[in-house]
Amino acid sequence: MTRKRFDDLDCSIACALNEVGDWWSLLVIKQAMLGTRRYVDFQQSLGIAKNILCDRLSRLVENGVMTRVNVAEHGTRYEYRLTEKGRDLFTVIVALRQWSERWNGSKDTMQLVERASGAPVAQVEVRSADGSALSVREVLFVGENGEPLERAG
Amino acid sequence: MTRKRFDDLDCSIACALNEVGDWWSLLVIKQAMLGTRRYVDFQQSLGIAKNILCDRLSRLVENGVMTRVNVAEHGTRYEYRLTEKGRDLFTVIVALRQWSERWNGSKDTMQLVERASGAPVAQVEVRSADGSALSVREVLFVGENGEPLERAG
DNA sequence: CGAAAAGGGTTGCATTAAAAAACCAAATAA
DNA sequence: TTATTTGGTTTTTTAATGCAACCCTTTTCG
Repeated sequence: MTRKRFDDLDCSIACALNEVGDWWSLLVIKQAMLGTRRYVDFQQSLGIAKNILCDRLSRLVENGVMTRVNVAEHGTRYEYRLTEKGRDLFTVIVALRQWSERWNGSKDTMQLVERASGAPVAQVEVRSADGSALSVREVLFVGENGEPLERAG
Repeated sequence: MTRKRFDDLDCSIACALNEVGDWWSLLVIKQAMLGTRRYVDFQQSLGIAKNILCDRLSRLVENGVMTRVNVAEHGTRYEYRLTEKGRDLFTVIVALRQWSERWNGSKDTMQLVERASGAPVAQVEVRSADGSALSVREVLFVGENGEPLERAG
């Protein structure tokens, strides 16, 4: 049966998963952040089936995460580039990568460093308004009127 | 054919997606962060099919993201709780939620606030070692020896 | 006490999506 | 000109999803 869509769950997470929550989309986006732009390069670096890659790229373009640009002088030669919305997934990608490294060890030899200084980037954290790090136990989900909804953690 | 496993892509993102990258797992985890612990409550709040929920919970337990605890005096009454590894996905969940809200608007009325102060939490950001925010254009992926691999962005 | 409901699943079946490979057309390269 | 690259689409097989029905054990209610 049709894969359940999450639109009806009025939840931002569900909404995000509709756009980038399937098995390949985040890997395509990560690869794009590494500088990959052409169809064949995505295909070869990820080992993804061509039809799936087509489908994912189309869907990412539809959702405004990537754009398809014709970069040929007289003909068709496409590049897929991240939009601002796509580049803004950087935080999610890094958070996921760091989580995986913390709990499963480093699976790849690549390291993420600041371009200017060469120093490794810091661990991504949820912070309070004044900058202190917050765990899930230190936050609360509240409704519009500020009343606590459920206990987190 | 068998869904491609990402283990062979020696990539931390791929590894993370193997554990929590399918359609339902992250929603189950988010719901657990809201305080849900019992099977039926997951089922009803998410509207997930029971067999799929069984499968996801088992897999999350296998991967050490959740634990199944028998909380009955004389019989069986289970609770599914996040482990430390699961709670550590908080950063990922919040980053994804904030991304979705920035680009698609707020889909739910819930707000995430600091428990102690009641103030909304800050936007999650990737930061350099000295604390300044970094975009994808300001970082570099380097190999073990520090040589630049590919251009990010 | 007995009946009914709730909790935590498992099983079967229809539908759909994924993977692989073959095929295709336009544009380059040799 | 012929071969190859690029960016796809089509076809076929296999796995996953969703739904409903069923099951067994505990609680709860009359």
